[in-house]
Amino acid sequence: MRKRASIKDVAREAGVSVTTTSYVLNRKSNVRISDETARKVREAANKLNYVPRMSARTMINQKSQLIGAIIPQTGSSHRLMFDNPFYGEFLSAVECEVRERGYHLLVSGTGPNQDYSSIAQMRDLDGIIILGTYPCEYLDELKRTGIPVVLVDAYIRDHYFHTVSIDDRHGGYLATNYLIEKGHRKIAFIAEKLRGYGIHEQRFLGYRDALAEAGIDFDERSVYAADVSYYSSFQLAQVFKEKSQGETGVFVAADIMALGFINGLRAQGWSIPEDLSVVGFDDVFLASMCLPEITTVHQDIAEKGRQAADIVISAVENGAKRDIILPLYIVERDSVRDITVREE
Amino acid sequence: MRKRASIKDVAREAGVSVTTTSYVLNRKSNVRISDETARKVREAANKLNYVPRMSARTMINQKSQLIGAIIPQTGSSHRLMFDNPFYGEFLSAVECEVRERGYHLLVSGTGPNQDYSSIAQMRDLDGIIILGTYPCEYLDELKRTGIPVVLVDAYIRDHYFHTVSIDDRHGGYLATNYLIEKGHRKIAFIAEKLRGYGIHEQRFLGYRDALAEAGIDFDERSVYAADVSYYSSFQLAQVFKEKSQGETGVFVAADIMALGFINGLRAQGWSIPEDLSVVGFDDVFLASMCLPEITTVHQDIAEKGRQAADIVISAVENGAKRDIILPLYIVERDSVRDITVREE
DNA sequence: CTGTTAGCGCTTTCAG
DNA sequence: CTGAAAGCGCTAACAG
Repeated sequence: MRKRASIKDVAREAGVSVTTTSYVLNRKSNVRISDETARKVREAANKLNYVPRMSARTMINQKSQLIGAIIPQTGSSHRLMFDNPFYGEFLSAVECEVRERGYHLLVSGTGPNQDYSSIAQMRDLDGIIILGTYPCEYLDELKRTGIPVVLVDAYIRDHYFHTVSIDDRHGGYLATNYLIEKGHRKIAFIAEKLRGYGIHEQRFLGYRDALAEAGIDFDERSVYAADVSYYSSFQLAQVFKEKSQGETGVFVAADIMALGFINGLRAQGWSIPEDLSVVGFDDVFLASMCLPEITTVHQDIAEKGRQAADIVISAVENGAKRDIILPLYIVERDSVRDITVREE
Repeated sequence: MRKRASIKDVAREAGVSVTTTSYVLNRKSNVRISDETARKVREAANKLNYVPRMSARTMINQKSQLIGAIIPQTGSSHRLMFDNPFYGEFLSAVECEVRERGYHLLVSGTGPNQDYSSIAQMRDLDGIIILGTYPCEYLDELKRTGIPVVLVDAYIRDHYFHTVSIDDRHGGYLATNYLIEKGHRKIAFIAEKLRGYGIHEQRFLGYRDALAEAGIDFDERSVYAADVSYYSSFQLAQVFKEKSQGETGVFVAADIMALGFINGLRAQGWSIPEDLSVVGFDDVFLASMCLPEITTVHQDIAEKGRQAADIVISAVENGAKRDIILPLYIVERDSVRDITVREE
């Protein structure tokens, strides 16, 4: 393996100047190069296996063709949260779109304490995609860099940031209302511990909307919390079984939690949906890979990723500002029992 | 947002030269700087929010502090294969290790047709982690770049490449033998279409080893193929049900396939493990998130990722060559029925 | 201990 | 249409 060719080498090989070489290789439209010269240059480049260095280019045009993505990480292990399949599905779509647009993707996990704006500057990121909710100070740092940022699933109002989201509150309403339509009146709610903001809070609000609309009193004791993980929700099942207020249905704010909860309940001897009806949220592929398949609020995760990528890149290339809200709908599967038709 | 500070600005602000500034900021051990000067420099850097540009550094020391990871992509959509949770678990661990060692991670999907060696050169990647099996020409290109490469789960013997693998053949043996120990004599094998190389081929060999050892004749009709996906395996269940040779057990070469197959069978009215015993492979978290939980060959996926990252980085930093084989063992769960104790 | 200076590889005025 | 040369931000000889 010999030393890598530089543009100089190509120029020499082709018998022309560096300028000409650069022009040919970058297909500059404003200058016209004779076909003959162009051919020679291309041949030389080919022969020498010439690959331009992004680092040199980046220094000049301040463009790295790099998009950064921040994925939440688990508290304990500092690993990315790929045990929730949501993130994998999302990232796949982002990577694909980014690549097709001629960019590359830098993937990082990061805690709120770490300073992503340094990374962003150090790498001259062209754009940033952030999944999840982060403290404002953290985002302010990023804002100061001037790099376009897309916030996905964050409830932050700030004109600087582009956003792609869903109407989580409406989704919560949809889920709860579905249970109500199926005859349920005592409905529990399970989510991450509410922090006063974020998607689970919104889904909770939707839950209450549906309850209120149906004239059902909200009962605080029907609200349960667990981590957004399979095991935490699995364990919650035991608590639920003990403290249950006679609920016949439950809206669980994430499929991964719904699955853990359902299996936890079954481990306790319950049957789903016979003993309890469950509606999830996300329509992660897991939701249809289990038995019973989970009735859930569908969101198009891949589309979310594609849009996020499209928005940052558009912002980079022509400063377009965009905020997108993706649609939501219920997917009926087998985890809910219709109790309006109890007897025949 | 004002213009980003360069090292020059910091030097001016601190009232020293750029050299001194550079020395202080890089904590060079071979030169001694007075505490007073060092303090001034650091204060100035801080005040100006100075962040060094990697692109400039990369140009000089030919080190980008960037590790590239290649994840297989689905044939059709060109998306990364994150629907198999194996990849997410793996990548999480890689990202975490890489970050802790002061590097960043560039994630790409790539078809065999695309030329990763250009990307590698263009970005001055310090090291590359490749998951899965790729054609030799493809790898030869990479080899020519001189960049350290770790091959994960690839059966390619070439001293240039570092490797981290498991003994897939032994794993196949373990799985099959487990079924034999539980009294099964007619055992099917399900995997990706065998291509003459790769992990599924090896697992198949292990399957045959176990059969041979137990004096069980191999029956070609007991070998089935599907894509490494939930749905493909789900559909295979129907075929299996029709063509079944009276097998009482089956070794499925990947958990994601095992799960699809099991649920496919159940959709056809079968019970697992009553009607058929199933052993999977990988011990993906899904394997314990379903009912019945799947008895499977456990491999430490996170450790695989961690090792892969550790190996490339060690190779980058001190040229160490390493090949690692991670251990494997059976995790007993609920998808296998012991038929040695048929009656009591 | 600190400063001057020559590039790293590339793009891009500005002249021919 | 093509070439010479400046300079992006940084590091590392080499002097002082």
